[in-house]
Amino acid sequence: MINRPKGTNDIYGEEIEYWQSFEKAARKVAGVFGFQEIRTPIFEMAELFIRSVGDETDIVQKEMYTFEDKAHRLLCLRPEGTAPVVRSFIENNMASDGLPKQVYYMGPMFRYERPQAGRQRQFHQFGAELIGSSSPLADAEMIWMSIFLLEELRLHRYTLQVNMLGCQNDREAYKAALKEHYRDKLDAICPDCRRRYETNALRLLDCKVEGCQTIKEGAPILTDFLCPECQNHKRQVSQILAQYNIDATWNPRLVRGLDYYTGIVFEVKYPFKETVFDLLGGGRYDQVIEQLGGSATPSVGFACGIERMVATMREEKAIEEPASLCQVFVLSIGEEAKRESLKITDFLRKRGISVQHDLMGRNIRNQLKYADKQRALYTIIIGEDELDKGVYLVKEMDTGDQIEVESFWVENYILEKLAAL
RNA sequence: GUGGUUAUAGCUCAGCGGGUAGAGCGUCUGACUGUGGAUCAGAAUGUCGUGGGUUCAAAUCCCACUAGCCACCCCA
Repeated sequence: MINRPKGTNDIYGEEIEYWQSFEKAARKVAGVFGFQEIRTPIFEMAELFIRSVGDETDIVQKEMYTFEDKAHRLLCLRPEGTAPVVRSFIENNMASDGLPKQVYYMGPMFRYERPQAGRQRQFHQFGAELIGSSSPLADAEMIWMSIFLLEELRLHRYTLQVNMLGCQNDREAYKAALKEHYRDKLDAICPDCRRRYETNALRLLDCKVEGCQTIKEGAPILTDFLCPECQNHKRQVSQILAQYNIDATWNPRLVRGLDYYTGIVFEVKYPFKETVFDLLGGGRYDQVIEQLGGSATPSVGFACGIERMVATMREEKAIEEPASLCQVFVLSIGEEAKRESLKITDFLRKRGISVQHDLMGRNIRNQLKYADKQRALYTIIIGEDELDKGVYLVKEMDTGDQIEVESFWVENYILEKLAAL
């Protein structure tokens, strides 16, 4: 017996219905905002992520599925979606199509880590990238789209957090001040924080260890280090969001795990059972395209975890019941009846009706049981009596009523009935 | 990578003072010889997660491994 690899999942049956419902909504929202789908490879050169996501990040340090191919190229399964899109943007010279370039993607991502609630090794993301605009309108557009998606999915209990990380100068100045604040307190903070102090000072703000909280409280605030330009940008984003009636909480301590974020970043949190999911996150990444060898092009994007979305949708009962698996079941008894049933099945299927017939050689009773289990709306019953009389029985499953219909008319009768629903 | 916890039928679980498996649900069949959803009856399906140890004897006790779940780290 071979089991699926750790941290992976089979998605089928009822579960897949919910996924498809999400995907449909996501595509709709993307379309409404003028985004076109892009499909990039599932594996890329490992270098792509090391250079964009950042070699200090956990993703690169310990979570990448890297492997060598037979020509000794160092490849990896993609851990996130933005870098491949940027790579493709540059490689295919999409800038020449005119800017902004607006694309969305949906598919599996891979990170080697311990699975738990809302976290798998193979997980799925829906994401969108708006490439080419530095305007606050572009930041607001992506936040708007995120919220639009949540609303479309009828998930209303979200909280949106936004932060302005500032430009490079602002961040350097802030980081210096932050380190200054922590310098004489290194003995008092947790080991993780001591490490962060050296490698990525901004993430000191992420620490949840109790002993570090008071020190964090007294730390300088990023907002105070923003240059006039960044302050202005932040103000404009805030105004535009207000105009869209989007309720955003500005959190100066919000920092994100990927190194490439600059300027505006945002996250959506959502209560899920005992915990809180980070449903979705995004932000501006103005330097990435240049870092990857393109010409400097400002960009914003976001991504959401589909597993978490689907779990939340189910928890909120925000999805309709999956549709019935067949609209019509054609029941037959005997060989001649079977031949007739195949004709009707074919006719109806060619008109887009979902039809099933007996493939198991079951008796009438068990065929009806099966039809019921498939949630059929109508069952057409064909037996010897019907063949003799030239009429078939049409049974409406939820009422149990059945009437005789002239055999030549039965398909049209069904079409009329279904059209009237 | 660290810590906690669990693993018995397709699913949910009982059996754990050792004596080679059971319930409910589901599936299939029948009662109803041509009528589903209700009821009743019957049937099928298990290397009791894997490997080792203790023992005359292990689902049960011990150890290791693997996997699930949960938390930390981090993230979607």
